[in-house]
Amino acid sequence: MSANTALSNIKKLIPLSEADCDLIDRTWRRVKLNKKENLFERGEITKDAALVISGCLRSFSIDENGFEHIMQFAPTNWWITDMYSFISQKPGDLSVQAIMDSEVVLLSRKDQLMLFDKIPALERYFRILTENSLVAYRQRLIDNLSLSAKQRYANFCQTFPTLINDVPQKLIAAYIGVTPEFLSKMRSEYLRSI
Amino acid sequence: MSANTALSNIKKLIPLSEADCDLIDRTWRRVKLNKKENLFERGEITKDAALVISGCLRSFSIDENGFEHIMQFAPTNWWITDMYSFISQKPGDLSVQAIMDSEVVLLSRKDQLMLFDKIPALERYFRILTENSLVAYRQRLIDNLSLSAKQRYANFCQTFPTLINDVPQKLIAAYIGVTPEFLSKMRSEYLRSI
DNA sequence: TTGCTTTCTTAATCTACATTATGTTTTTAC
DNA sequence: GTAAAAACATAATGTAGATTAAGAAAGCAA
Repeated sequence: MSANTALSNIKKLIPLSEADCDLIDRTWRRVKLNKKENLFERGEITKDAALVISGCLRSFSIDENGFEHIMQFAPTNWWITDMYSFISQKPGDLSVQAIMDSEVVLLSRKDQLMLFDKIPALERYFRILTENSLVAYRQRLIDNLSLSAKQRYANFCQTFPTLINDVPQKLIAAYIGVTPEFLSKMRSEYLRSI
Repeated sequence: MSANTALSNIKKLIPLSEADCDLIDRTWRRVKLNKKENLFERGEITKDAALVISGCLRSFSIDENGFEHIMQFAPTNWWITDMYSFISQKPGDLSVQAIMDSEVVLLSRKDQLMLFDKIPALERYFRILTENSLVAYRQRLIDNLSLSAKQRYANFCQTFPTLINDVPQKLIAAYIGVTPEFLSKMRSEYLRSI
């Protein structure tokens, strides 16, 4: 997949002129990442938001006991960043890492705000993305408050069917909020039940 | 507090002309709510977003076991709605209720989108609000994944110092994600420890 | 291929929090 | 002011999921 299909993905939500597309394409930068390579590091300022062209990234925090908690998986066509650090331009608390060889385009906050002034439709695009993302986080919070681990795992399988066999189980555990041991137990109970 | 101080609150983030203010003020509607009165009902389409002029509202879901989970408290100057239903204009899964006598202004999604076209700065205002709100939900998710109930309660007390004595404990329990019984136990252990 | 590291599994034990139950205090309604 | 309802407290018991530990399987580098 090329960065141009990234542009056409944006055009699904908002109209863009040739000139708009050129400007955007000159503004963002293409970057290749190896598996396990970190794109952003917690403690630093997250200057960019990344749009995944191919592969898959994850963002995660590390708590005071050293446990990782995954905030987001970003397969192709998803945006990922440390939103707190990105919008405030203060040091963040998330790291972003490629979970397989990947390619992304990067847009800095500075350039993003510049583009908002030059292409108002793009501000609309990100307003809509942010609205959707807010709803997704809200739903995950509801799920964590009201569903059992088993139900959350079933949800995950429905939401990311392609990831189940492609990412290590311990990452899935860190996403749904259980230990890898407990996820393993749930899975073997499920397999035994069929 | 009047609806005009609501406008000046918006002006803290973006510039608005006299004409802009007039248009906004003619567009939103002022509504009074009694304690425990529902503003939006889950299952229905949430047509409006509400800006709290005085009092305090809450949004909450009800899970399959009948337990309430509070998504948000909205004291004066906060916006509240069922974001999912509001942006999609499909039936939502949150109810919004006044937890004391309150006054709000209501802006429908239709009017909001109309205003976005007439006042581009307002689209920026909501883009920024939504970004901040996204970060707040993300932080709450991290907290729920990585902190103990005791730590989440301490967080709550820091974030909403004014609410602690004003809202029933069972609502605080429904926000931090524990049973009212367990919150009561934590509090008595804390009081005994000082 | 070999060794080394990481991931996964299984199982015993432990704990934070839920559930259930009962009584008390506070708030609300008339 | 009083009765009913709602909120809060306390305590015994139960459980989902964590922790610990140890071995098996899979990935990976040389």
